[in-house]
Amino acid sequence: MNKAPYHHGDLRQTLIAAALAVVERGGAEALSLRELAESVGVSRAAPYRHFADRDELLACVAARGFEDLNVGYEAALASPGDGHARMRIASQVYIDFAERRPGLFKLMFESDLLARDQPPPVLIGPANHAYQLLWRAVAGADPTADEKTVKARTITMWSTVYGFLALDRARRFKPFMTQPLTRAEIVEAVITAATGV
Amino acid sequence: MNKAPYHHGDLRQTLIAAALAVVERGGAEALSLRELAESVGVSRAAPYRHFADRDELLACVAARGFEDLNVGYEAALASPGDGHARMRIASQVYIDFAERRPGLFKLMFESDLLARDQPPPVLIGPANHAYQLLWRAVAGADPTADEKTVKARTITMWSTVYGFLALDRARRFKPFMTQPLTRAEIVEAVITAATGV
DNA sequence: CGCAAATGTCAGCGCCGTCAACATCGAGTA
DNA sequence: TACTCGATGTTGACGGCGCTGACATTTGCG
Repeated sequence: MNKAPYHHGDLRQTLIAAALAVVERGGAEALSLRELAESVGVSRAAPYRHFADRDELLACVAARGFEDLNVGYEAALASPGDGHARMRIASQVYIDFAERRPGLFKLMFESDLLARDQPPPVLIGPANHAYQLLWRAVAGADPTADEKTVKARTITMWSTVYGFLALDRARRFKPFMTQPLTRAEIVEAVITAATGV
Repeated sequence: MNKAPYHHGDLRQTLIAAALAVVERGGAEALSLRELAESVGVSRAAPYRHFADRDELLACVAARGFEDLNVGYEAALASPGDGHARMRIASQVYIDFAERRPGLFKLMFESDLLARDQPPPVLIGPANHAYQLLWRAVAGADPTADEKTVKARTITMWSTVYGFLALDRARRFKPFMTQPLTRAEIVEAVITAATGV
């Protein structure tokens, strides 16, 4: 009988997966390391053999989030249609991600993980890749635009879609989400405004 | 000699003011009730005679923030120029507020205080007033627009400006904020995109 | 004056992240 | 095969947190 072996086997990956499940729904502040350790059947200090501290674990979770998002972006960029259509699809990928995994989305775009002088190393690659894919989607919609214009458009487009998602999640549009405007119409208006007609 | 009287005098207002100072810079998570109590010279439990819990104090701080923002909005709406110019000024008021008091801004627009089924009573009035003023600014820029259009425009405009501020504060635009694009140009591009040319 | 309500203090609960010291196990080598 | 050592997990403890209940002081009202 091999009940409760002393060593876990692959505690690091197990912790990331379990933390991801918690963060996806409840965000970073819903994650308790003690609770997490207990939930995977290990003592409270065990996680510290694999992560320097709570932030390092959260950085790994966020990195997974960026990787998943990038898969969606790649698909959007490879989809049929013209550049403008692909940019709309990329926006929809971002929106779907935010709505399906709100807590993870918040960790990725609201936390200060990437705001530091030295962001967590695991996070830099996936995050930069996401930026590049978004950039490519915007540039592909108008091949005649120069660098300056593409940068400005990327920022305004991202701002509009992200701002809508963040304010909507915080229920700040409650007073506006009434007849005669349906939610689907709002999302459509936001995508149209973001991608420029 | 009246050194250290047993009763503070106006602890409630003192606590709100001290909490506001902390939150303005560091956001809600930088606020420790124990630390706050000590900083104003009372015991750890004293704040609980004036606020049911931490959230109620934060709600009062956020309410102050909305009141201050509304003062700026009123000034923007009373400024000379046409409706479109006033909407641009209102956007600038919002941007200035976010840049001067980032932690307070975060508490007001990112926390879940207003997302609850029953938001804190002190917060409802000031927050709704802010919505109304923003609505008026957008409606004033195009008196011919119907309700549906005004709602959609308010949402997209607010989303664009807020999204830029939030992503910028989280340093998500780091890869884009390079030559040949200056920061002032970016802000101008965002305001232009938000207010519709 | 006397008493109750308002407002403060103190001790303590359970939670948290984190660390140091110790225990156990598995892999490589003499 | 036996030994050792590094990797990995456990236990106990520390300080900090929000919050509560019991108690102390002050103020204001009848």
